Amino acid sequence: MLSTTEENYLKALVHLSVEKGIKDAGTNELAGVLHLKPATVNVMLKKLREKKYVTYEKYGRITLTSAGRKMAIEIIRKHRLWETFLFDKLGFDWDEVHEVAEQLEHIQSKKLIDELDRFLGFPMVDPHGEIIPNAKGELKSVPKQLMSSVEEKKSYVITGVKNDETSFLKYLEKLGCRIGKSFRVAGIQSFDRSIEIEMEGKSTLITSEVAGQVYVRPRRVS
Amino acid sequence: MLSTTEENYLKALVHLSVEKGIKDAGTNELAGVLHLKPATVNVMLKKLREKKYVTYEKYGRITLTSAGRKMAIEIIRKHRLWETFLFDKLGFDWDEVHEVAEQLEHIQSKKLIDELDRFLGFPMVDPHGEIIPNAKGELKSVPKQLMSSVEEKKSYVITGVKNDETSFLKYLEKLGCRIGKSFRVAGIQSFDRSIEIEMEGKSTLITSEVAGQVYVRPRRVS
DNA sequence: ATTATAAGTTAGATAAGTCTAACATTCATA
DNA sequence: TATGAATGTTAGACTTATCTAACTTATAAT
Repeated sequence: MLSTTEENYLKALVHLSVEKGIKDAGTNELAGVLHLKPATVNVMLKKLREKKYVTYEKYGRITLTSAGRKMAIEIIRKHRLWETFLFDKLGFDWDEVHEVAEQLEHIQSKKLIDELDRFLGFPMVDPHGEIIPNAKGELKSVPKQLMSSVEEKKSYVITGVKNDETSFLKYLEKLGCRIGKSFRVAGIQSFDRSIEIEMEGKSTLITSEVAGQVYVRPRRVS
Repeated sequence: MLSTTEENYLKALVHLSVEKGIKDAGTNELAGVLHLKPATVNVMLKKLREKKYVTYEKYGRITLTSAGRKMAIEIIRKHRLWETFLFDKLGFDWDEVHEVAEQLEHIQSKKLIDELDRFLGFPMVDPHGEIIPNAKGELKSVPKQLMSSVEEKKSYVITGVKNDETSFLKYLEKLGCRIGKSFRVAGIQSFDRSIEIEMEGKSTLITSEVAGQVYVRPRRVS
């Protein structure tokens, strides 16, 4: 059984790798996301290595082992199921769920989480649009949807791009469109199929050419 | 904000006082219910006294202050609401809820517990028949019911006695009837209104005279 | 009233997880 | 390729909560 602290380290490693797009991490990076000092992380890393949850060598990079990854995904599953519970059943706002789920994710009970999953109707995505791993730790892929097929007034999360030419990505960056960003469809122009989206309070126009190159998934809102 | 450990000490003090019927406790008693050593408890007691949650003097008895009692009741409220959630919504068995609720009761979020209360329909008793304190920390009294008015096949908890003569209490003790004990009504004889109850696997006959002196409340069962 | 036993206390040790300060290594680039 | 900045490591200290072993006080029974 892992301590809450150990669980947080493993989870942070997955989040780092997802955000950075690489599978390994450094002591300073990890310390940064955990809001701890590098010296502290260094000590814990030796412990996690001892327990076979990470591999790393002195002055080297940190990588999760498959056991470590499995544990981390289990914690992420719990986090996202609790977020869904808070949002769907208890009427929490989208931005309030994370903090409480950070605590709930460490409750130890297999039955609890499996029954919660069932109670919620085996949801595939959490209120932020993030995919919820299933009980086997698989990230079932949610059907791919292009931004060009969104509906007015609904909310989505950007999940990927079809085209990864630098110039295109730079343009997306300029528009503020990054993986993980959420937006709401304010309107769609019928004559050119351009889409007006609201993202972080700003309104942006997306042409149909761009929308056809960006993947999204629905996000639940209150 | 109290640590999980501190919360457990306060909660244990309330439970001890309820079970013993007295308001104070000793170091050894407290160590016993917490499964810790007296020396450990002694150290923590100084800390809780410092924080004004208990009063006690060297070699004296331990008493909760009103602040300490308030905190403890809040934790008990959380524990019982979570038990109700697990039982009513997630299909846990009566005997499975306690262990998980021990973990859930330490989650810190006022909104969480108030919304949970609402989601559950402001229940008055938990699956064990224990009264759930309300958000103000009041123990609303559940309507008194005599054992003589129970219904067949239903389950109840013994909550008190109308008569507290020693001889009567000794007799109850012999029957295994103590406050907090749960039983199921196996059958009621119509000609003498005697009640056959099942308690801890054993079947016992209760006369209508005895049943008229014992208070009970309904317990929920699966 | 004395004394054995039960209850309570103290001191010092241990483990987990954190910190600071000092030191070591790696890497980018001038 | 030498070197300064960024990154990583170590040692030692601190806090919380626990323990054991030794000691002190209270209590109950002869």
